[in-house]
Amino acid sequence: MKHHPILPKERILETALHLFHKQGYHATGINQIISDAGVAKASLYLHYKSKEELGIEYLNARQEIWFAQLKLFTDESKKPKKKILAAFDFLNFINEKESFRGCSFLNMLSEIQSEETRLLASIQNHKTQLREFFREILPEEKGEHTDIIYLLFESAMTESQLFKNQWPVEKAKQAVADLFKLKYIK
Amino acid sequence: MKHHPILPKERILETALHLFHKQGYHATGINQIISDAGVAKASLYLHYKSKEELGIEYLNARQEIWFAQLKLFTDESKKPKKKILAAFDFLNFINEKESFRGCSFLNMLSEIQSEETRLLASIQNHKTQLREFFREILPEEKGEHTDIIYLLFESAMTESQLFKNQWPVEKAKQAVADLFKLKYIK
DNA sequence: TGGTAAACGAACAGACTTGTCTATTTTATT
DNA sequence: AATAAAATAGACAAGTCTGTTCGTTTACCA
Repeated sequence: MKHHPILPKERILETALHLFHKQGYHATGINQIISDAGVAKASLYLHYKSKEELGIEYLNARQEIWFAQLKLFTDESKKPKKKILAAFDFLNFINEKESFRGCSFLNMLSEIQSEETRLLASIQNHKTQLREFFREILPEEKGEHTDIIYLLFESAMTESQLFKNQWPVEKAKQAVADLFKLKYIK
Repeated sequence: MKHHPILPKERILETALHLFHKQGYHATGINQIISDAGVAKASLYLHYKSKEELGIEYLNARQEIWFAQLKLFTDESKKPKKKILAAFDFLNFINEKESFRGCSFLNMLSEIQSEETRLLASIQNHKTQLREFFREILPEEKGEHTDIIYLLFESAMTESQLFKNQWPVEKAKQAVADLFKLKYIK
């Protein structure tokens, strides 16, 4: 295409990123995606063989974008404690930016059936990486209680989506800070 | 009805409780509900004016059933600490029983649009009650850190659904037990 | 036993779903 | 300038969705 700065395949993915996250996977139809992307239906099925395939590409793309943004926050500091607290600031930021729509992956998880193993695998993969992200920040031999950070981080995301409010992020962040002071996390 | 032990209205709700929870709200159609319930479509719309209305009744019913089961576990003990740890045993139990399908309310949350305010209100109401349930177990003047229990409880539910495994429940329970020992919670 | 209400099966409306196909135009490359 | 690939619009298939409206049958109660 000459007159469009972005290729159809990329426009489709951009639109899917926006609509799947905002409206949900089931609530978003192929027809809305192609009309919003300004693309022919045949073009969508040329690049993605099914809606599920597009769903998987959506999760893969989201994984990249989400982690890149998280790292913009955590890379500001060198100390483990500061890095981890910065992760909660990121949640604060993304809640504002995306109007408390919560986690793309957990939202997808609620919608899929047990047969859709490829989607589940993408979701599990993302969360495993997040869990390891926290684990790697802390000194190896002292990481026995790092999963509590992961668990508090996850509920901060879900509960702020639920209450459309930042208080769960603030509470979780404060709790993690307290656990550092108590040396439960080191 | 004479030959059916349960009334149509109740059969519809029973079926909705099962299918909405197992498959999700959008993935479950009215037609499957009426055929599984063995009820005419006209009967469904006689008792419930829309699918959304049935969805609200589903959440209301789930609220009753879920809390009743939770209390079966927590009422076994009198001490606050034991009561709270028993709540995590309940999670363990319901995960087995329902094959890691997670929280009905959070699953619904992921599916609804921001316009569906009645459904959102039902979900918020349930979670507010759960939050207060934990708060009321602990002595009034010492409840400053009880929300960490709520947050860990919530992520235990979500993460065990995600990984189809009980480890998040065990980790969260252990963390809460540790926080009691550290007197972060009293 | 007659009347009222509930439940029934089944058709129907109208809009929506994913996905396929065709015939045509545009774009990029050689 | 010619050729091959990409993208287009739009019709179409076959099925699903929610919700309404029939006329009929069943059940309960006075």
